[in-house]
Amino acid sequence: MPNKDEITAAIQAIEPFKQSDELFKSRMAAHARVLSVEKGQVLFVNQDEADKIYIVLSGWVKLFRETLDGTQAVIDIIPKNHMFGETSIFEDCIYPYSAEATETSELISLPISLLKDGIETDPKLALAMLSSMAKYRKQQDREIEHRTIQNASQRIGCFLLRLIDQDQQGPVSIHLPYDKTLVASRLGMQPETFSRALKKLKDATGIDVKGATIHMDDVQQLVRYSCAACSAEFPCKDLKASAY
Amino acid sequence: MPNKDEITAAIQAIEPFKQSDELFKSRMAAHARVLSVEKGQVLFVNQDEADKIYIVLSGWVKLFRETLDGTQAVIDIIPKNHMFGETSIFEDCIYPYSAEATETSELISLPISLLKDGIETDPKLALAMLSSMAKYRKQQDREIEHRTIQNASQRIGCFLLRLIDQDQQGPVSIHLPYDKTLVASRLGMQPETFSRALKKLKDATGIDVKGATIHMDDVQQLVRYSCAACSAEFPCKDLKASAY
DNA sequence: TCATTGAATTGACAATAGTCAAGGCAGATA
DNA sequence: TATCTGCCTTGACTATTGTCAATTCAATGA
Repeated sequence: MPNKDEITAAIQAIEPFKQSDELFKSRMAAHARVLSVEKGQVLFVNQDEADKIYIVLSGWVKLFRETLDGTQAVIDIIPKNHMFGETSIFEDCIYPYSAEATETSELISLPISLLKDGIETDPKLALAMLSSMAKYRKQQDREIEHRTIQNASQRIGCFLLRLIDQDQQGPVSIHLPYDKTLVASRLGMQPETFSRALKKLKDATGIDVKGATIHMDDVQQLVRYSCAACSAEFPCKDLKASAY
Repeated sequence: MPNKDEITAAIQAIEPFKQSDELFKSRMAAHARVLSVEKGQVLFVNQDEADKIYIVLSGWVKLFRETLDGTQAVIDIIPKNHMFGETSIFEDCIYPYSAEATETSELISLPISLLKDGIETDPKLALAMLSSMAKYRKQQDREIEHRTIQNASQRIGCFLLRLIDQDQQGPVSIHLPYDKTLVASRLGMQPETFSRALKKLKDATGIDVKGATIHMDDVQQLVRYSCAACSAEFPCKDLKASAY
């Protein structure tokens, strides 16, 4: 169970809050509620009234939408120290997606009204939110590009590259941040397709796959394979510190 | 050639500028430059220094990225009275995509520095920009959903539905806003796939296709076909007044 | 009216990804 | 250690989309 200091630290860690008013942050901290959730627990569903924002302290939260027959589209997977639920501060005030913990996770929730007030009264915070929205938008644009141009294996390669500390030289080991099934849905493909595409990637680039751990002697091989079908050049600066 | 009044009107028509300071808008108008561009003319390319924002007065502008081998991914197609190029007001200040007129078009360009100043000095404008960014983000999320869940025919149907005045009852006629090839790329498919998928849609829903004009007696038929593979219910409010 | 041009369609085929069913594997539990 | 469970993989097959080449169509201008 996180204490006051950890809550304050978590709020402070959120990109757009970093430079914001201390008073605002302490007010947020005062109203924070800690949540411990089990794997599979649903935090809210698409079209629910949006009254809270969430910060992930540990674990992962999947944002997704689904059709009546249960087919899911994963929008994003939120890692530690990131926020979600803030998309609809304006207008409709309903969540545009559902949120589900993909493993046992700790979260804090904050009244969305506080954030709304903060944005309206502190221009610096509004600018920071705007900047973070713009960043997210770029990421989504890139996502659409990837799904249009890259095939399954290339998307996996690209995903792996984004897990690497990009300044790294020489041999690299990566550990997948979450289940392969979840990675697959994050990349917009079926688990079976993921499995086969990973094997294809292995054959093409000589990476070494052992369970969730992937090792390679030469990152450049992977770069050549995946970044050939991408408009950006490796390393993709703007994706460096992003959510996975 | 548009006159001062038309320029002012165009600036006024941009969603986030509507409620903004009059002085800001007149300063923008004073610095506006009118551009007449031919079909195929490139306004800027991905990674160019972002010093201007653009407003479309007439015609269409395609935003896209491409890989070294020329494969394109269309990010968006900007209609009349919409703005583009504002994605990178912060940080890097480079355009994250290329822009090309898809037919003879009239545009105005404005120094991005003015918008930046405006946002930093007028909190109301910052809020309006934030709101418009959030809206755009939702649209992109929906776009990702569609590409994940819907097949080619369903995406076309969904596109058509968004062209309809959604309150309309009874028989409807639609005219495609631009070339089929461009619609295809907007929906992330090849022209050949578009052609075949449209035919399939026709067989499935009884729509009547004559060139770029599409007629149907019953919108509901199309709704049943396309919206079955979408998390949203028709009419999709949040897409109503959006760019196509 | 004819020729030209680019858009759109069509056919034949290849590549890619999805579906369904059957096992295999590894970590958790008793 | 044995068993259970859920994740992952594999095989066989289907569906969907992409690619390449050949026409067809329609708008345009000489």
